Amino acid sequence: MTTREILVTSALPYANGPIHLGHMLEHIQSDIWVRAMRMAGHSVHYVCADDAHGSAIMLRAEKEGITPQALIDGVWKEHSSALRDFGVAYDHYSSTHTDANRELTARIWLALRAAGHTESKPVKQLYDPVKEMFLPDRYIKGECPKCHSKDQYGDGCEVCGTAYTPADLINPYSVVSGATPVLRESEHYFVKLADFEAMLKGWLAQRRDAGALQAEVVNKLQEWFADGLRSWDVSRDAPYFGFEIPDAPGKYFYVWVDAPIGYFAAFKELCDSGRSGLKPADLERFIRADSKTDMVHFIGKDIVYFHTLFWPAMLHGAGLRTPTAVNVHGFLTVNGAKMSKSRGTFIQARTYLNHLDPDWLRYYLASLLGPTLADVDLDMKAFEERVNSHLVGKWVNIASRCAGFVHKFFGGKLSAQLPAEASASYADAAKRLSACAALYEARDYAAALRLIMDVADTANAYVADKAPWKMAKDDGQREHLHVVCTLALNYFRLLTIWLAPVVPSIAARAFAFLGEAPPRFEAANTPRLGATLNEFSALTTRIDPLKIEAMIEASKENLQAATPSPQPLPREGGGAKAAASTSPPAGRANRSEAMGSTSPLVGEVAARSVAGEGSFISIDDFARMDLRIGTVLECGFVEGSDKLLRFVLDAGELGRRQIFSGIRAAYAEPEKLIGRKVVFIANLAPRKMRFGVSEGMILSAGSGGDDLHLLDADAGAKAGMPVK
RNA sequence: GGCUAGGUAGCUCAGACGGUUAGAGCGCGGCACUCAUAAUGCUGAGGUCGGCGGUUCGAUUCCGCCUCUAGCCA
Repeated sequence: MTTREILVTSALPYANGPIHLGHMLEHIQSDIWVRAMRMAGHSVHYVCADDAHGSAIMLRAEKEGITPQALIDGVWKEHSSALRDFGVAYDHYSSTHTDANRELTARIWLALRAAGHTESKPVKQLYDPVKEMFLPDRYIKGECPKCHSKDQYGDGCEVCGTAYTPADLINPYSVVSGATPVLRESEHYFVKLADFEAMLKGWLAQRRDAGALQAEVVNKLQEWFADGLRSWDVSRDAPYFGFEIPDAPGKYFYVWVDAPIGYFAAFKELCDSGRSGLKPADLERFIRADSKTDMVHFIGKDIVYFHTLFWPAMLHGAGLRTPTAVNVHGFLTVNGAKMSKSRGTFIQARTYLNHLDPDWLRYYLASLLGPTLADVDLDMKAFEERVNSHLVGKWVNIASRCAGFVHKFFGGKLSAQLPAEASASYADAAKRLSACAALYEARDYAAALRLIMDVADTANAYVADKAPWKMAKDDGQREHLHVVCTLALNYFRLLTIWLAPVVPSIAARAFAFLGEAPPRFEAANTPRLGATLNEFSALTTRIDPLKIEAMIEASKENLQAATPSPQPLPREGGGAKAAASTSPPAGRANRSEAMGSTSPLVGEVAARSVAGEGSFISIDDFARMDLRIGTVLECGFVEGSDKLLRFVLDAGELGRRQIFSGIRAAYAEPEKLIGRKVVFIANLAPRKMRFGVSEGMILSAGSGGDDLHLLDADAGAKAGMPVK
């Protein structure tokens, strides 16, 4: 086998909402691929990042009274921890709002410009005269010109399905300010896609023939060539949260320009860090036009155009390598329908993790994932049945039913050798499963798992046939019993090796039981003999259906908690396609819902305490609360309020925080509080109040009213210290 | 509206370059076993392969229309 060097990416989640199970489909798919390729012996670098730019981020941060940076930092923490806890092992999880990305974006733009692939021309667009900004289509609402439904978005009517432009709306208004938009002209920058038509056609055909692009994807793209490729508008006018275009003050790169470049930027940071055996010079080795390395993207079917037209065109035009493969998957539905908040099937990654084992979902989704871009359905009943039957009943059961004998009669030791017949049986099973390497590489996980479970059936039938429990009663059968258990446990080990990319945590426990480090696929060719096993304990449990119910309930509660939060903002440029960069379950119905609160406290945790559901939280829930020590710099009454005190805290490395706290009844002399230390929540979503923005909450004990008592800290506690 | 993809057993999916009795897993019924997280083995029932037409000796598989679902339309 030739060892390949591969850079693997997943689409960048938008930093304006939580990671949900729709995202997880993609991250799990790519993570399994990465793990499988590594187990096959390839050198893989696996990166991702938050997509942090655009009008939606800017406006949302403004609404919450914080900087965009503060917003995306908070979301980044949530995203990266949720992915990590699902076992998605990125070598580096970055953000598009980094110096590395700014540099690379400028570099690619300047190269395109120097090669004559850019142009500029005036564009007329609706403008909000109150907010003083140009409005993306989704930020304009009005009456549908066809069916006259009220409050429809500027790009199409959700009632009758008609597509149109914002200028067609009757009585249009700005979602941001409510003002009537006016048409205004501004200079925009473009990439001349037509320059790349021949190159793209050739690239697509070649990638299709190499099996690196699905045929259905290429078919779909033919439409785009039918009318000839138009120039792509890549600039947005200030105010905009993003990177300013070089030599063009007040003009910013459209978020979709720097988003894919973020793949490179994340990899650059990884190279610069010196981790994973990389060094700074490796960046060029991977991205130059004649690179010998591979670059493989995993994306949802909604963002095919960006990755198979714009992205390769930009790269080629800038004299850089194009993607080796773009793997496209479908969307996730739950119980056969779009994810729905009211049905409790809009499930955030964190909500899932609070109730269920991530490997279970990884297994279930993998059992449905093939190389095509078909949608995938998470049917809760099927999920429960399949995990229980396959993982527990078939796979783990093999170890469970033999381990006892080995410990009882053979001191935990496997037989040192196998007779010819048993050896041949093992070799036969190993050979059958060796096909899994190619199936994993082709992303046909469903086929791989069918094969693996087929061998698991063989193993269980073998145990049933030999009936070791009968041999155990006969001292004369000891040696035979030892062989049966050794072969059965080697079947178990064989299955574990091939299942490891899908269920890494359970497999890690299984290897611990087998007394070996997680091996490569090739280790499956040789049975493990003579080794001493560790004590067997349940590697995973059956799914308790009550936990699924609890998860659904918790997801419903998310909705209740989120409802009073500010109007969610759609992402610029048509919401669905961008926001869905990691495939939400559906378009219209979810594009705004998906952007609920990013604050953990406004979300699930608060909801559950209100609902009184369960008296326990996980350590992760607690870890999400950023409790800090603050030193009171200022404290005084708030004019117009008889309950609030206004604090300004020295929060150490976090700077100064203004916090309004409703404890005036208990502290009638606020100036006396100056200088003392308090405990506050630093990552509570900022709240805009009539008197200003409150950036956290100060903790106090008591029942309320005048029975409130600030917490104190010992002398060693310094401002900004985390409280844990 | 245009385009793309899909509609195969209760559930999730394979498959058929048109050809004798359409497959798997799970679930369900029966039997067996008791080592195992009530797990496992054997066995059985269950499908007019979305609808209507056409081509053909013959179509679920090809063609057309319809319908339902999902997505895309820069």
